[in-house]
Amino acid sequence: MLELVVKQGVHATPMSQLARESNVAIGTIYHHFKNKGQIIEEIYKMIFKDLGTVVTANLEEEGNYKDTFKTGWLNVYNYFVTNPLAFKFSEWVGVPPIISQSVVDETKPHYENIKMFFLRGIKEQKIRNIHLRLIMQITYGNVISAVRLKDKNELPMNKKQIEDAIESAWDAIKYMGD
Amino acid sequence: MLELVVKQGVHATPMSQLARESNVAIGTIYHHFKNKGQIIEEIYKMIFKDLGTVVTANLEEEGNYKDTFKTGWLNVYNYFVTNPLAFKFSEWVGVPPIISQSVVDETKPHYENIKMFFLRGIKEQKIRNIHLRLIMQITYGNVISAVRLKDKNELPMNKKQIEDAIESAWDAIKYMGD
Amino acid sequence: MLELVVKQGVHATPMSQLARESNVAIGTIYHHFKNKGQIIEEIYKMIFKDLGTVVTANLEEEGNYKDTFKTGWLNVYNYFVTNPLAFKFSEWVGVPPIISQSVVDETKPHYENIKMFFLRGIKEQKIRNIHLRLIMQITYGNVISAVRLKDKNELPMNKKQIEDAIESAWDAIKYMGD
Amino acid sequence: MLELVVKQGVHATPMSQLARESNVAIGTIYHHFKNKGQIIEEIYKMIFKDLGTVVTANLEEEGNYKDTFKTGWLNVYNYFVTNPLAFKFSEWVGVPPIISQSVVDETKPHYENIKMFFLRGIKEQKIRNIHLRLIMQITYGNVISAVRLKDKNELPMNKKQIEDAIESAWDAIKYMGD
DNA sequence: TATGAATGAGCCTTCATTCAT
DNA sequence: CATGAATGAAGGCTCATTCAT
Repeated sequence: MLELVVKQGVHATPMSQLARESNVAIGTIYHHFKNKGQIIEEIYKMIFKDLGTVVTANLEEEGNYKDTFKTGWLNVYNYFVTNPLAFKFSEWVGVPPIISQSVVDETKPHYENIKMFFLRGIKEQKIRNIHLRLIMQITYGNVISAVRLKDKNELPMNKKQIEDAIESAWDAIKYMGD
Repeated sequence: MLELVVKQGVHATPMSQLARESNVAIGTIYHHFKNKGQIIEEIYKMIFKDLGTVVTANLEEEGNYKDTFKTGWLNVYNYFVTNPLAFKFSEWVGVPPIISQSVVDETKPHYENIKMFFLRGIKEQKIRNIHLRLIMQITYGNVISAVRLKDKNELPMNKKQIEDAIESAWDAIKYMGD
Repeated sequence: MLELVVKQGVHATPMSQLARESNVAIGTIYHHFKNKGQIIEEIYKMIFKDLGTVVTANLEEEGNYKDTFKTGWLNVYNYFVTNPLAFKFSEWVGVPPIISQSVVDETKPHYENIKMFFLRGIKEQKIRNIHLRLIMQITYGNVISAVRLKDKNELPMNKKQIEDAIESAWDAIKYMGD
Repeated sequence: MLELVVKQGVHATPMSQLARESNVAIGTIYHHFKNKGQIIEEIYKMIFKDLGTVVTANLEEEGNYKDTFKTGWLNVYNYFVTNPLAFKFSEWVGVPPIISQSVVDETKPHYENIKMFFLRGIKEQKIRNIHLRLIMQITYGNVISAVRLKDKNELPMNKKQIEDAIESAWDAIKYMGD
């Protein structure tokens, strides 16, 4: 059911349409979710749990630091590009207090190892010593910028452009020496 | 009136409340705007025209390229931080087909000289030779990342942190040599 | 509008029907009342304010005590018999916490002089010296019993029967001597 | 099952909650009752059959007429005071066409001997010669008045007050001589 | 006989928009 | 130009009832 919901998008979708497109009755939806807000929360948690898993899926922590970074970047990029609805949802949900802080917090555990990865990078002088929150937000923002260009068809995002975007993201945080 | 509207925020604000807070009657609003969509369009145009003006307000085109970049970055940052409602509005409006492409296009002229600035940077080998759209999106994204951290109170964004963010943004696009 | 509402009855009436029967749009109703509960409260207050006025309308406080009592009894009886919807409403509203205590309290001032009347009766040894609340509840209950018989067509409530009912109500509380 | 239902109250209780509180599945309820209306009817019949039994339970028809009356009055009073849910139910059900006349008629046999008791009272000039329906309604109303005061905690209904209420009820119908 | 997921009509309410004054 | 009462489509949600297991 959740899968279906994500595929259809919740956006400004009325429950009636949601029901119709999910081929279930409205009442059935309320059998599984307390209210519309909970559906959104559930999708939010699903997407950002997924994302957390996807990012670190095929990373070789032992390998070259920059290469690992690149792989992680691509993982997020590909996740959103191949799941445009998930992307739109994540963009949409970021706005007013649609999602309560407590729900956001619930997804945080899934990002622990990403945090660790960046902390290690700082310690090993692979990336610069600035506030972790800043590093993560900037990096995430960079991926999203690329996804957005692709999603809105403003750029084809071919191999070269993806490479450029990654290089930008890396240069934005890489350790610059003394 | 527009000013008022922006100050109050149109967010998910119903027209009735908009009228009440603006101290005008609902009917009066409909004398000035065709419908709610038009109000949003008008605000959109106002904000992004403002922004276009603000960015290049105090730039010395003749000075050091990087310094000019930094000033521009700060201009945008400060505009949004001092106008949180404008920031929230811009975040919100970026999502579904709220704003038609034609309205977006109307604001483009205000960004011509910014485009020129980056093109000059590429030509003069100050910044790297990647797609202009990518450069602009990444740079805008970097500012927004900083604003968001400040806006959500996730980081105090003191001088050091702002400096770090700018440095990141610059390194993300600066020319790296042969 | 209130008048209309009472005439139609609110009972289990959905707002949609209420609107249709009042010949106004649903939205219009919500222009005047905050919600359905408020409509009910308003009717409640109207009816019981009316009742308070009606009871003491044509009483000659100076006349014979029992006659005054009889007139008051008849006033209530006639009010409900000629306003069957008001009667049904008053019966219906007495059930679960439909009406909040605060609303009930708002109507109490209208019954001050009735209270005074009974207190005087006790002092002047016209009616027996039992708890005022008991006297009033029993007396009100007696009128309601008569109204109910009439309303449900279980009895024609002709002159004789009305006279009997009043006599009962009076004997139930009249002072019985030492 | 019925017992359970009464204990829980059907009031405005949705079937789902009813099922939960009765520790049975919704479907199970529909094996025992045709629909919600039937549950209410069944409870109605149960309560008013109970009441009919209770009233005459410990009456000594041979004893003093007034004492018998008092005992009956107390029987009803105690039944409702010790079964507040039954009381609330009886109040609630008295209103709109919740209960069909045919169901009401079904409970009438249980009140035959009460009717007989009053008829005997009239014949023996213990109580006044007014319409039986009036006598019964007034008397029932008087008990209910007392119960209501107790139920709503408006009066403690101590021994004295109960005695007063009974005396009132009796005086309301007792034969007053020629 | 027991279960409870599924159903959908219908309820209350919101809010963008109109129009007579 | 200004007003705000009136409008009604549409949304979120409840709950009595059904039916496959």
